[in-house]
Amino acid sequence: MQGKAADTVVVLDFETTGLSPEHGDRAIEIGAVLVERGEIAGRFQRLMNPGFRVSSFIERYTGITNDMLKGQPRCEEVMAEFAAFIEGHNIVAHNAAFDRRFLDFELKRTSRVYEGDCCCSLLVSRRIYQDSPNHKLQTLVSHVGIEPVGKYHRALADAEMTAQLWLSMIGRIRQNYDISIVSFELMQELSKIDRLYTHRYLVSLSDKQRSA
DNA sequence: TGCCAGGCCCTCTTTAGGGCCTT
Repeated sequence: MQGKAADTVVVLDFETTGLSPEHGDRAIEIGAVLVERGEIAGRFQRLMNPGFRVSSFIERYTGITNDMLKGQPRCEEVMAEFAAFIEGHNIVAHNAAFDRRFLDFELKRTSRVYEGDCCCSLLVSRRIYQDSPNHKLQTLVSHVGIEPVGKYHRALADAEMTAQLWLSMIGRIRQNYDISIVSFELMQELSKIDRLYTHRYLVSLSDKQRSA
């Protein structure tokens, strides 16, 4: 596999006012970690004011209250700063389709476009940790034995734990299949293949690398 | 105030339905 190694990425997580930017929901917090060569090399965390009150459900779910959002910068201001943080990096998120929709929506409001590639840790985890009771971030953190960081449903904490999950999946592939360099493209491919084909796919890749 | 989405994945499937995930 050619391309960038999968252990150099930006792992991100949005907290939002709801599930759908197409229905008026906005981002209220972005958290992200820059992972370089398997280690956390940078962090980004900002609250942002969506321009309206968030629901009591979201206040309870995230712990981010309307009082906390008072006086915070608008989304456009934060996203301009965040665009610089992710520039030149591939991104990873847990259930990435959700975060990608908000990323694209919020960047578009600042006339920006993210041009890198994206991979979903949830989809990869369904293949690598097939024995996990479910594939919620919190369950996987416990299943894999990752040390929890901060509070769940806060953006930076979730991004840090997703990053640890991502690295643990890379480590498992390296160790179990003797694949020396796990590329971002390999992780993307894994997220798309038939779940039941995972083992055969990785054995075949390992054999190919050995004979090359 | 209350409501909203979308893609994956499984199965009692494929001319479909519903749970899983994210907030």
